[in-house]
Amino acid sequence: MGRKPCCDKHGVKRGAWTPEEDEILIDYIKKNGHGRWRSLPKHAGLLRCGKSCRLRWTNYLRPDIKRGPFTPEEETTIIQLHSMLGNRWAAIASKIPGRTDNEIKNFWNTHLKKRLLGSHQNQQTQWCSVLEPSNVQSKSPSTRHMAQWESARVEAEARLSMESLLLSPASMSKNDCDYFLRIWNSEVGDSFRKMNGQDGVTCQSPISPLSTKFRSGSSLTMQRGPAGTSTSTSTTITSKPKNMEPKSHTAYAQDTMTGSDSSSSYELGYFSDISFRLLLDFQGDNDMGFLQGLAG
DNA sequence: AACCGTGCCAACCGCCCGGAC
DNA sequence: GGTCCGGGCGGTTGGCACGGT
Repeated sequence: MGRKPCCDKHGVKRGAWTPEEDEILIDYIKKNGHGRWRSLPKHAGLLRCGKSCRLRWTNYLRPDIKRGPFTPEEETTIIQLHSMLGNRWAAIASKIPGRTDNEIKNFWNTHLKKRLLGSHQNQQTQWCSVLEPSNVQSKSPSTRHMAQWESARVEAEARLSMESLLLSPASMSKNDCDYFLRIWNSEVGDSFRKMNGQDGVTCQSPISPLSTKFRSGSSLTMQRGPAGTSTSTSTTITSKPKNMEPKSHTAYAQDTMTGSDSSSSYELGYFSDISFRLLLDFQGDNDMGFLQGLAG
């Protein structure tokens, strides 16, 4: 069966756009606006697929597109947003004026990923050794506490995952299911924060890859503490993300620990000290509401 | 000069979603 | 509820540029 192609590939030009074609497309859109992409090429007199026209317009010809190299600020924003959103390039692009999802995606794949990979390798070694059971006993109290906390968090998320399967989304309120937030805000979380504060230890735990694995079906809110030292994270799982086979949280935990997950492109960020620190530093415009919207 | 490897990026492809009917 | 259509999204590819040998 299969889906009908978006356009008849016969008699349709492909490949690089010529300046003449660009001009025709720009002229047409200036006069008539865009939309109805499928019929646009016919009306504009272009031998192109409608999809190709849309892509050309959105990624290249649009007047508000900013060309040229990425600024350090843009770079930082991309890393921060990628830590939270994963490979949701359109969502990331929506927060960076003048940049397209395609451009950001290319920039990530060709520049940032490699850079983060370097620090990821160091960080993963460090973090895995912290969580190694045999090491948990021998490390400092704060390190041990970190491992225990992480373990508890993983467990809570696993339970959350189980319950999300049992409960209908309609019956789940944010407050009911947000174990992690409650634990974090409880004495347990408080003692964890104090422990790290007293020891002068910077928590280098990666932001939960488990939480963000469910990015497509979860809402995420973050609040920074007054001194920027405390961050509370609230994750509400409502459904499985698209393109994702059902998989338990514990399975993700195992994947994460063993590094066996093949979809590792955006996970590099989670284990990267750089991106983690940038994530904690993320101020944006103090409006994280867009994350809620992205939950779908 | 010719060849090769690598990086970059525009463009393509297939899948998915939401709305209209 | 099922189907069709328009459009968006993320992953991948192909071609060009450039540097090294």
